[in-house]
Amino acid sequence: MKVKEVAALSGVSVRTLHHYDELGLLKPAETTEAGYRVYSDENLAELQQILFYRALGFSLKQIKEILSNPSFNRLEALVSQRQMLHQKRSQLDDMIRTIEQTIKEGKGEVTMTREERFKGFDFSENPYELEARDQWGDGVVDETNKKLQQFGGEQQEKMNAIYRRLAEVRHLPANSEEAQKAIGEWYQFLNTIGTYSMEAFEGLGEMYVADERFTTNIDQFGQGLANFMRDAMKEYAQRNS
Amino acid sequence: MKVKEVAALSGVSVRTLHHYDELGLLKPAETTEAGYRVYSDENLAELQQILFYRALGFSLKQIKEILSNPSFNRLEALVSQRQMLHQKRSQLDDMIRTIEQTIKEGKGEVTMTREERFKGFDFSENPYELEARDQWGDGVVDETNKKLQQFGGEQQEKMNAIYRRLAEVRHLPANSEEAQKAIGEWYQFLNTIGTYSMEAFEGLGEMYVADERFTTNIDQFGQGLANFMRDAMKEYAQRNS
DNA sequence: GTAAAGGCTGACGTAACGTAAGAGTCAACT
DNA sequence: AGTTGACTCTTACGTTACGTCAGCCTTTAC
Repeated sequence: MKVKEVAALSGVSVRTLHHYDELGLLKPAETTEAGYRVYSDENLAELQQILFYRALGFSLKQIKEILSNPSFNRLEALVSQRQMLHQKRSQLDDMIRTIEQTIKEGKGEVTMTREERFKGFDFSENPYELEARDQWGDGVVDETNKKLQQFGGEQQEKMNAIYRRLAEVRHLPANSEEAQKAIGEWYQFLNTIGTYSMEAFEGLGEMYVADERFTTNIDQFGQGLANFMRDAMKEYAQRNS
Repeated sequence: MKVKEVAALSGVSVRTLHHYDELGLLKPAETTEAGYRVYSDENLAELQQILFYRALGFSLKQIKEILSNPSFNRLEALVSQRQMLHQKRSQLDDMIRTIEQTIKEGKGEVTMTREERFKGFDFSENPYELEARDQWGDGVVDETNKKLQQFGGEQQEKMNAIYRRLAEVRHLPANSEEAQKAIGEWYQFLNTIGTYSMEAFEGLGEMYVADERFTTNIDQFGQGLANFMRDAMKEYAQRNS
C-alpha cells in the first residue's frame, strides 16, 4: 500500500507518515525504485500500536522506545503516564476554578440576581455549577425545575418509574443499548412537559452532576445515578444530533 | 528595576521577560544607554495581569489582544476559554479512562486477585479507583479499612465525632485554619490505629472520592464531605511534608 | 502524448520559552 | 586604575508533531 491509502485507512495524514518515517518510528517495509513508500500489513499493525499510545498522550519519542524495546516495561510506563495525566487534570481543574471565579466577579449584576433567585442555597463550593448553567442559559434549568416540581401525583410517579428503570441499568456502559433506551424514555418524558433540544438535554445532564441539589435527589434512586445519567444523556445527544 | 529583580519578584525567568519584550507584550518603561531594560511599577502591574491570564491558559497572543484592547470583551473571552478548558478536561478524562483499562488488562494476575479480594463489589464504573489504589499501594487502603471496621464502640464514636466536626466546617475553604485544624484531628486519629506518612494520608483522601464505598459512608455526615476532606487532606499533607 | 493524480524531498512556521555562547556593563574591592 | 564577579544584552538553536507550501518527478488513465 502506498502512503495515501494508508493515510485514508488509518486516519492520519500523509505528512504524518512521512514524519514517522523520518523519526524512524515507522519505516515502510519496502521502497520502490522511484522512492515511493510501500507499507505492508505488518506496518499497518505497527501504526495502530503507535496511534494507540499516541492517544494515551505518549510522545513519539516515548512510543519509539516502548515499541522498539520489546523488553520495555510497558506497565510501568502506563502507570507513570497516568500519573502525568492526572497532574494535568489537576492543573486544568485549578484553571477552571479560577476562571469561574473571575467570570463570577465580572458578572456583577447577574450574580446578584442569581443570588437573589437562589437565596438560601450556597453554590459557592461548586465551581462547575455556574458553568453548566451558562453553557445553555439557566432559563432552561429554572423552567424545568419548576415544571417538574409543579407536577404532582401521576406525573411524579411516572418520573419516578423512569428513574427506577435508569437506576437498574446504571452499571452498564452509557453507550449500551439498554442505557440508551432508558435515557430515551427520559428524553421523551421531558418533552411531554417542555421542549428540549439535544443540546439542552446534554446540558441538563451536566447539571445533574454539577448541581448538588440535582445530584442528591437523583442519587436517591441509586448511588451514581446522576453521573450515569449525565454520560448517557451526552451520548444520547450526540447520537441524535 | 532591572530584569533580575523583576524576575525574582514575579517568579518568571529573565528569559521570559526578554521574550515578552520581543513579542511586544511587555515593553519596559525605560531603556538605559547600555540597552538595559528598566521596568516601572506600572510594568509590574501589567506583568501581573499577563501572568493572571496566562494561568487561565490563554496564549500570549490572546493576552496581548485582551490587554492592549481596552474595549475587548473580556467576559466573552473568559467564557469561551472556559469552554476550551472543559473540552481539554474531557479529553484528558478519556485518556485516563483508556489508560486505566489498559493497565487493568495488562495486570492479568493482579486483577484476578483484586477481584477475588473484592468480590461482590463492582468497581468497573469508576476508572479512578484503581488509580488511587495504585498510587500509594493498596495495602494501606485495605489495612486502614480493616482496622477502622475492627474498632467498635468507643473508637467508632470518636471517629464519628471527628466526622461531625469536619462536616461542620466543610463549607469553608480547605486551606482555612478551621478546616486544617479539623483535618489535623483526623490525621491524629488515624495515627492512633496505624502509621501514615503524609503521602499516604493524601492518597487516602483521594480514595475518599475515588471509591464509592468511602464516598457514600463519609457523605452520610454531610453532602460533599468526602470531597472536602480530600482537599483538606491534600492541603494538610503539603503543608506538613 | 498529455494531463491529472499522487509521490518525494526540502524547508519554514508554530508556542513559549530553555539553554548556551560570546560580549559588553556596572559596582565594588584592591 | 585594574580586576573581578555579578548582571545584562543579543543571537540563535532546540523542543513537539506535524501543517503547509514549493518545486520537481512518476504513474496512470484517456
